[in-house]
Amino acid sequence: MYPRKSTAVCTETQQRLLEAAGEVFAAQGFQKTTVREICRRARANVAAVNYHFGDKEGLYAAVLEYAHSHALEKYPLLQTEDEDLPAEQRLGTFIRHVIFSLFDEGAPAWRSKLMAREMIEPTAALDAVVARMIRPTAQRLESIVRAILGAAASDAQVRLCQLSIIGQCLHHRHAQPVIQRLFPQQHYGPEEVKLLADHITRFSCNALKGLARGQ
Amino acid sequence: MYPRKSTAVCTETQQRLLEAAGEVFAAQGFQKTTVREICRRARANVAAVNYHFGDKEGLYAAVLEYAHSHALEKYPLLQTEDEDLPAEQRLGTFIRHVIFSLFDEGAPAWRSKLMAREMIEPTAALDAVVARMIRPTAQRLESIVRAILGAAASDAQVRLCQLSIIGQCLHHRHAQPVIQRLFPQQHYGPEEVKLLADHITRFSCNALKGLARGQ
DNA sequence: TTGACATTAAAACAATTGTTTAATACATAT
DNA sequence: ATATGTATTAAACAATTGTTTTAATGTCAA
Repeated sequence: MYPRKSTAVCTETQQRLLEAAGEVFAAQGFQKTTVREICRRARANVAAVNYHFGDKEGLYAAVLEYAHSHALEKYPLLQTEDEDLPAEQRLGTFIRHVIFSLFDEGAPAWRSKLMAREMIEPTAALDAVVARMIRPTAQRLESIVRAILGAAASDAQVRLCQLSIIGQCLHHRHAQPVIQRLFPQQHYGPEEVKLLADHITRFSCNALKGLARGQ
Repeated sequence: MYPRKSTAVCTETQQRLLEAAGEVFAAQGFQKTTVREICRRARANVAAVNYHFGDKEGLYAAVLEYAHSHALEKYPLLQTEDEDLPAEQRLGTFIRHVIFSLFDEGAPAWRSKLMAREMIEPTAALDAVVARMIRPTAQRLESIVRAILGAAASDAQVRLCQLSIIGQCLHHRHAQPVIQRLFPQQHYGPEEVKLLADHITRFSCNALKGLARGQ
């Protein structure tokens, strides 16, 4: 079997492999990426993946684990659970969080991109991703939506509204090849991303408040 | 070179290959599907793809062409361009059209699924798909959105609203593996699909009317 | 220094996949 | 009936990819 260091401690090469793999997996998906490209980027030997992580799937799982342990350190979701703030404001914070991490081009930009990809091109690791990363986020959104819709709202309606909101956010990342061809004016720089988050917030707030009025 | 029958006329095997390829491509994507599986399903020899369509990409292009030529025959979009009908009603028709074809489990169910996949896992054929299938649909939606938002709406706002609406629809197909794990209650039978279309219509109508009021 | 152990490196292996070849069957026209 | 061109088949080819093997290198304690 491959080496099982106690935990959390990683050799230099493992670290480089994780970072390189994260980028490539996020950009191309599990199937398309070759371990040879990962190793080339990490300046490691082709056998490094199998030695340190067993096989390609093991590396992928480790990358998700690595992403999870470092998640939320840049965009903490804390403010969204402050029940004292108005729900509309919490919704704006939530949407900004999602949009910003989806379009952050900073160093570990691949994290949320990898999760977004796992959603539409699932692997064996999807169950763990849903349980540990997606479901907690969804529950945050659920409580916000329920607060705006009011106590009269059915579970089904809350669910559909959640999906409407998150669907708007993810569409801008998933459909980017099409959006760029369809709307060349549409850019996703820091300024536009802020406007995008504002739009989705206003769009959804109006929708939720309309539904709350029973329309 | 491979045979270039005049046009439109197809041999029996070509037809079977197109149907089989459409299903598999739509279900698994271009990269994951093997020509061997297509040929097995079509009860054809492994060499059939290369003989009739040149190579795997040629088959894929032919499948898209085939899908395009048979598109809209089941769910015509005609009513959406009747400028006499109220814009809200046209929006409802449009959304129902998109949702129904995305979740139609009938015989040629793979058509819109294939297009949905091409949007998030683009191939060399994406330019043609956008130009011939996606852009016309987007323009329908644009005129509807503009009618509801009013003449004062900016192009950018119209664009963002279009993306919000279509994003809601596509999310339910693209993210289905996650949705099923997150919300096991959520089903997509004929009845639920109708409710889903109604929800997205109401959600979006409320949003657009709110934005039209300047909120 | 020596020995034990973890890591790296080069090469080869085995399986898959898209593609091609060469032979065969079949139809149609001369 | 013969010839011609199309379609199908089985087999093999060539390239890629994940993985394994075997040897070499480095590190650190005894």
